[in-house]
Amino acid sequence: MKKLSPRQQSIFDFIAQFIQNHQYPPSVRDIQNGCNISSTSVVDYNLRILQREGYLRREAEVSRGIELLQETSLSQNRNYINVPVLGNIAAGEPLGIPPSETWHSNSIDNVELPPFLIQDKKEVFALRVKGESMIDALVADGDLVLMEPIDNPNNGDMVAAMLKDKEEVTLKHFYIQDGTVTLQPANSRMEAIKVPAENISVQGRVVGVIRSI
Amino acid sequence: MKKLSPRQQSIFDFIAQFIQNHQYPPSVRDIQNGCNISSTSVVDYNLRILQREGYLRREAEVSRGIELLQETSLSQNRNYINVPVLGNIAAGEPLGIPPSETWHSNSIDNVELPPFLIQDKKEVFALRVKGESMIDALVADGDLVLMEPIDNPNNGDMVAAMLKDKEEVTLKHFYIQDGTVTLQPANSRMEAIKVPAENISVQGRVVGVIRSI
DNA sequence: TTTTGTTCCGAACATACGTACTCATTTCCT
DNA sequence: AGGAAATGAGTACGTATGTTCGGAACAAAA
Repeated sequence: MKKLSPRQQSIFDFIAQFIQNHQYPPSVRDIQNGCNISSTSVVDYNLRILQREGYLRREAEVSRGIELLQETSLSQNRNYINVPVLGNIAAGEPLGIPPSETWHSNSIDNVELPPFLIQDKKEVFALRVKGESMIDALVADGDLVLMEPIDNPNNGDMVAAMLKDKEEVTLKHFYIQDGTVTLQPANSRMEAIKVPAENISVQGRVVGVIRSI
Repeated sequence: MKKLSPRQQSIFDFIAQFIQNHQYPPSVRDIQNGCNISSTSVVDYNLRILQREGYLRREAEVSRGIELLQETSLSQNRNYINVPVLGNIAAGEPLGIPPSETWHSNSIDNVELPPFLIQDKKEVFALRVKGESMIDALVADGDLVLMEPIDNPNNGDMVAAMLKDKEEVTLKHFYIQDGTVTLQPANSRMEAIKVPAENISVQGRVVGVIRSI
């Protein structure tokens, strides 16, 4: 199959986009506007080429009678990642994260997420935030926090840290120096907490936040 | 959702069948022939009912602008929604959202998102937050804000509002009473702003926030 | 019965949309 | 360079297709 010109690629991509957004294919004039093409005849011309090259099929005389053939851009991209929602996170409650082997068996809840949120991180899980206690971390009630299990966080990482004495979990930026850990809220107007390293345990590293209103 | 008449059921089934066979929805006359209906107006009449009852959505004046809702949510469940990232949002910069017809022109960026973030909202787009100015809304630098175009926000909605005199865009909870708009930060420790309704223009409603660290 | 509401019919209308045709502009090849 | 081929632009035409409208057929009330 021949290489497509930029314009043809643009048209093909636009059609795939359009079908995803609406449930029906675009008209010639939709494509014209969407791809900033000056004339419908140019669209028709390139559509014929796309058809000849096997990228799509067209039903003659039928409005929007376009059928994409190779669904490379659509169905192939289904490598979405299933992330378990292991429970809630709130101040005053220890996390109690079960071992990763049991994650998908006693499946509480799952969310499927696009890869760009996970990247190459392994064993990402999610927690539902309860209450306003994470507000310093710019995390609201009901948010979904994506976390990656980690034992040795790097300086600057946002972590879920539990203060051992208070049994309190917070989301803060983590800095360690000379055995003293500084927990810095994401909202810099708030004050940081300094505690000895042995007084906190890091439960994981925050890799994302999802808020759905 | 009400029970469908035999004719309506027949029409609905035919549409699903048709989309299965071709990749595009049927025209009114396709349905007329496929269901042995004597007039296009009867098809239109029943399509309106199907739309009112929530079985499908129609785009006015658009050929084959039919979108099935029921089966769609099941079979399309694996299908992720492509949301265009239309630009940046920052205090001091008006949004300048282009018309939806031009969204998917080759230019911009896109993110694929799972359906639960979009729900049934239409024309959702995303903006990349630049700077710390949205911190009151629990939105950090680099966050992706999902927005839905809206003209009349409801009280309590989080909206992107532009203060006309200051040319400043903020994300705040919107409350209107007696022509006075109160913009309430999500972080309740911050102070609210009260302005006359005519001094602000609402650019859209925030439906989600995505933070990827 | 009359009334009222729903469904259906047939035709006509307005336009959304595919296609064709002519002429420019660019790209390619020798 | 020069001519051919490919690509693009602009316009016009025909029809595919959504929409409207007056009225008939039918059933359920009143």
